[in-house]
Amino acid sequence: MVRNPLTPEEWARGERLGALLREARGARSMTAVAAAAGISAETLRKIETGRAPTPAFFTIVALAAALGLSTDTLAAAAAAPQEPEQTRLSA
Amino acid sequence: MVRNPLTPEEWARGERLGALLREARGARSMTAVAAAAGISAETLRKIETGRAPTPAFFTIVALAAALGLSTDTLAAAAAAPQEPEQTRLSA
DNA sequence: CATGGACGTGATACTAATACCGGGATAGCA
DNA sequence: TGCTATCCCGGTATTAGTATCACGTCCATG
Repeated sequence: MVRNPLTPEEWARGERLGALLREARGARSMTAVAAAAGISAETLRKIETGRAPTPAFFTIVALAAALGLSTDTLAAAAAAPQEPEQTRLSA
Repeated sequence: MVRNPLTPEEWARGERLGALLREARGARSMTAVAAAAGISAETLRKIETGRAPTPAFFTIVALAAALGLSTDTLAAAAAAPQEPEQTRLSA
């Protein structure tokens, strides 16, 4: 194979990431946030709606900076949908 | 235009990111770290050598996790080549 | 009602990321 | 010398990210 198509899990992860970003954007307009992050509004829309599930690293970094978020928080929250604080570390 | 080719600055930023990752890898083998992060060794080498200047967000997240790094640290260090602690926040 | 802004979707275009294959160079060791 | 491991580089193939255009909808305002 030359490249793995994205798995359903990766798509779901992208949707969670997009939902987090949308939530963090709050009432601010898509256009304004996209401009602040230095990306196009369409790209931001695709990321927020989950249609771009694995964006570039620095795109998310710029977006997180524009929204006042931590990339670590974003990554952890997007990767762990259920309990980010506990994550079933029992056994 | 349909898409901006990467600027020299973006390439330089990618090289800094790669250098940071390589430094964090230390003596561990490329293959082992790539396997731990769930990516191919070729991809890791491309990122480390700067030939993949804008990797996917979750690729860097997995790599940072495998190396015990913070994505915030990585992003800040890669974005600010000179003084990550100061970064000319004056004026 | 008309106008404009913000959001959404679809299509289109082009570059980049990822992965696999092969070859080569270096270093350590039997 | 031969073997192995690691790193590097080239090419190739396919998917994905980013950007633009066009159209439609909703809502607020004139």
